Amino acid sequence: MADFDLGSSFIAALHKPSALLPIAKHREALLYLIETNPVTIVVGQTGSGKTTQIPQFLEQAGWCGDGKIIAVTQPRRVAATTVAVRVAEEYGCELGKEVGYSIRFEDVTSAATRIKFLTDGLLIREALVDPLLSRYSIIMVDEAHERSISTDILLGLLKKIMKRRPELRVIISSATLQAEDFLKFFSPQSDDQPSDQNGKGQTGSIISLEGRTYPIDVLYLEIPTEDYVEKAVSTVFEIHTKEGDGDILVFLTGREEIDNAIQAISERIDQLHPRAQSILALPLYAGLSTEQQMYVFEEAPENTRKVILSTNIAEASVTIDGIVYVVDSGFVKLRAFDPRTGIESLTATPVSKAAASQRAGRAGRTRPGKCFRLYTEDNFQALPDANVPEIQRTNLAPFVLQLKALGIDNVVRFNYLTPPPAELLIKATELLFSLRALDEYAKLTRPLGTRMVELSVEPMMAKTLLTASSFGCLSEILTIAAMTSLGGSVWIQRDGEKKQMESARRKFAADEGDHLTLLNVYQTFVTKGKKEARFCHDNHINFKAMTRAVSIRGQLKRYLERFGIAVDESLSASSAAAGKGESIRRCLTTGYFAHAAKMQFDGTFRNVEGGTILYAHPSSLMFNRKADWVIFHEVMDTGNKIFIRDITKIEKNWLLEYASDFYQLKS
DNA sequence: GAGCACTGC
Repeated sequence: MADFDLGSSFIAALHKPSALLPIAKHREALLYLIETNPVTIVVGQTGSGKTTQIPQFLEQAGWCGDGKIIAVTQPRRVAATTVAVRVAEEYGCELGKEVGYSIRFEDVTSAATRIKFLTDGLLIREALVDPLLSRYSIIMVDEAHERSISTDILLGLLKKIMKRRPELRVIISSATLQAEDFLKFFSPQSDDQPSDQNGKGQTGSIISLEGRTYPIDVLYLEIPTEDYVEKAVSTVFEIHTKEGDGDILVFLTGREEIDNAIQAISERIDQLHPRAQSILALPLYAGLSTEQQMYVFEEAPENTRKVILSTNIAEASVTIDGIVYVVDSGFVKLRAFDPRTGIESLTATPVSKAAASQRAGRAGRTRPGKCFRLYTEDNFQALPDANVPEIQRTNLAPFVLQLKALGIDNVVRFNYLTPPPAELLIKATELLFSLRALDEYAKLTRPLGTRMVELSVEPMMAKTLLTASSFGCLSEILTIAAMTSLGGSVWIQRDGEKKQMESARRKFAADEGDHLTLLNVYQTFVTKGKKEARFCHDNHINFKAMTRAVSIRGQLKRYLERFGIAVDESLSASSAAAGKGESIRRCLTTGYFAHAAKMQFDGTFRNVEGGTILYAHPSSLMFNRKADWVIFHEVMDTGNKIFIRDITKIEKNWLLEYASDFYQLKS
């Protein structure tokens, strides 16, 4: 270890970020720009105060006359709530009065609300009811540079709405220099129809606000590393022995790498000088329970340096104070969807320049910091400027449905900031057609298609829900829909308790497969478990996830009742055992026929075309049970194998019974 | 017998 010299293996970057300027200085300029331009793009670093200050400036300047509201959208729920809390404090009002927020399951606003923080996904849903978003005088889209699919769709909608509402003001806030792209998107020239608006052809302006961050030294490797996990560990020790005080944040790609790194660190701690400062290595990833995540926020014990090994969650979603050193592997796991096979992949990919600087910025929040990039400066220069926008690599079926409901019949010609590949749109349209959500003219069907839009679950489950009452199992499918939408976070594995978790899980197992098992878990939770945390802890179940399932189920039930579909809960307590299994499995087939597979003698599965080898995910009951035909909720390629999750046995002839034309097309 | 980054309605 001693032969590793920090000074010789890392070299300094040429450019250093400049210092600070408070936003108040720009107040008049901002208000003028917003007054005179339909679109204003605000480029601001973290700590510039754009999110908290701009809405208050606007409110004071009179933009809430005539009962109009200022909306500020965020890509994440926590951001919407925490920023609202802070602005309400600064404004001097009770949360939910003049300043409020609205996210799924929580509407903390009132008739008095003038500044409203909400997720961008929720604002899109508001547009389903109020297509011109007429309640709002100003809509500020925050963190637009993240390019989440909801942000992109919202921007497209806003461009359309602005043509009908010239008085509407749109503010786009972005942390990096994608400002020109946003400006170009909103300028008339980028339209299909030529426009000669005020001769200048300009509808917007860009303003830059500097942030209140500290300088960060960025260091690169001189020669690339073969093994960034090992290099991350050795760099942690180099920092620990050669640099001053301050906690270390290491960016890796996933749970496995993080566990390995922590193992390696704990093995090497013994080699430290007995009187030297010690190291406390902590993992951080979304799959941990809330309690496990809280450790990273606690102060390290005396004479101990905290080292947090994290996934991308620490890049934007979670902020930890006291980080002085960042170690960046340069990789991130990115989800992508292959429209040809319909299979999602989740593989480690090099980060973008924007993401790398976001990671580096995590070092300079409380004092000057250092960022060690585990790649060369040439590697960095070769990185793409920004990540591929989500809209270009995701299953678009839910969004095509939403666009149709918003009156955008031709989804190919919609105003996209960056258009998705045609194959993604075609695949989404085909699926929606096979589910009968779209007719042969690709128009939304009534009532099935329009109802599927309203249900906040993915299209295949929405279809399943809407056929459930004809199978007499609506109550059960409601539960299954809520449980599957948790995305595999039902079980919690605590350190060294793998066996215990497995046996806890077996207690709920149903022969028919994972969907009925999930149903058992939920029904035991609400009856025997009395919806209590104690029950969850004893059974290795994620309490937070179960609470969420209860909320989701309630919301779905309310939607169905609004459609006039009654939910009979009277028999639900005994349903799984009472011979409803077959109805439930048949019903699932009406939505998931496109996700069918046949088990082979060796226990692997083949998709219907027969070309793709699928493996039951180890979290599935079907991992070690016999079956013939099955349907599954999800399929994912992790680079090694293609896994299917949430699997249930069905009969082959049900596929023909409920999706004959789909399977005739296939063969 | 072996594993899923993150977010949202």
